[in-house]
Amino acid sequence: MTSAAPSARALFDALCRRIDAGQWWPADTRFEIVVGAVLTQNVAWRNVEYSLANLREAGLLEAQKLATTASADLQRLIRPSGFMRAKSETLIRAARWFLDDASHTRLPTDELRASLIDVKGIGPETADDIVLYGYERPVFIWDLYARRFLSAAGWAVPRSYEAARRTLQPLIDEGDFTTPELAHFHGLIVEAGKKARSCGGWEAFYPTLEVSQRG
DNA sequence: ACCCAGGGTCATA
DNA sequence: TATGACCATGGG
Repeated sequence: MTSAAPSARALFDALCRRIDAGQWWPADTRFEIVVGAVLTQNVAWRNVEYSLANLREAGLLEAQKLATTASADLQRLIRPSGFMRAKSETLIRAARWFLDDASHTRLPTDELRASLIDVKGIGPETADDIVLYGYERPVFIWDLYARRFLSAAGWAVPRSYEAARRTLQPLIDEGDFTTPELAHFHGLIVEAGKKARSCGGWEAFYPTLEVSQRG
């Protein structure tokens, strides 16, 4: 990126002033965050709410129950959030993974992340969502919204999730963000992205953030 | 009708 | 390592 590009901290401060993220990842339990993270893959959160309501009504927002549920039954309940054949299998595998929750809690963050990515159907972004919101570890979510936002801010951002993470993680680390800040950061970025879309794109919306240089 | 959404897998080069 | 096809549903 150019030397004039704003720091992560300056971007965070600007978003805090301009955006209201509300309560970003609403969930009653850690397992509900795991389920929501899988269901929301490439799907609007509204669709996920329908599926979560179905699962809650069926008493399946519990790892022990979900782990032994037939895939066909699951598919019927999660149909509103799409990709039901793949996601039903992923949910069952994720529930089995979750049964070992006590030992996962003791893992260092990078090993927790790797353990999640080992579950088929859970990739880097879903893993980071779970690590951040479920296990409250300090990680930045390098999703498409973040990559678009940082590009608009003048950062040179690689295309893929993992390439962006590899290359730009040091710039986030410099900001010395706490876990609650990183959780808020992600929500702010996504809400800002939605706003930017309805305002005709980042080119129009970014300048209204009035990001301070060097701050 | 078209495009997108709080991605991941698999095949291919 | 990195790109592209494919997956499924609901809303604007």
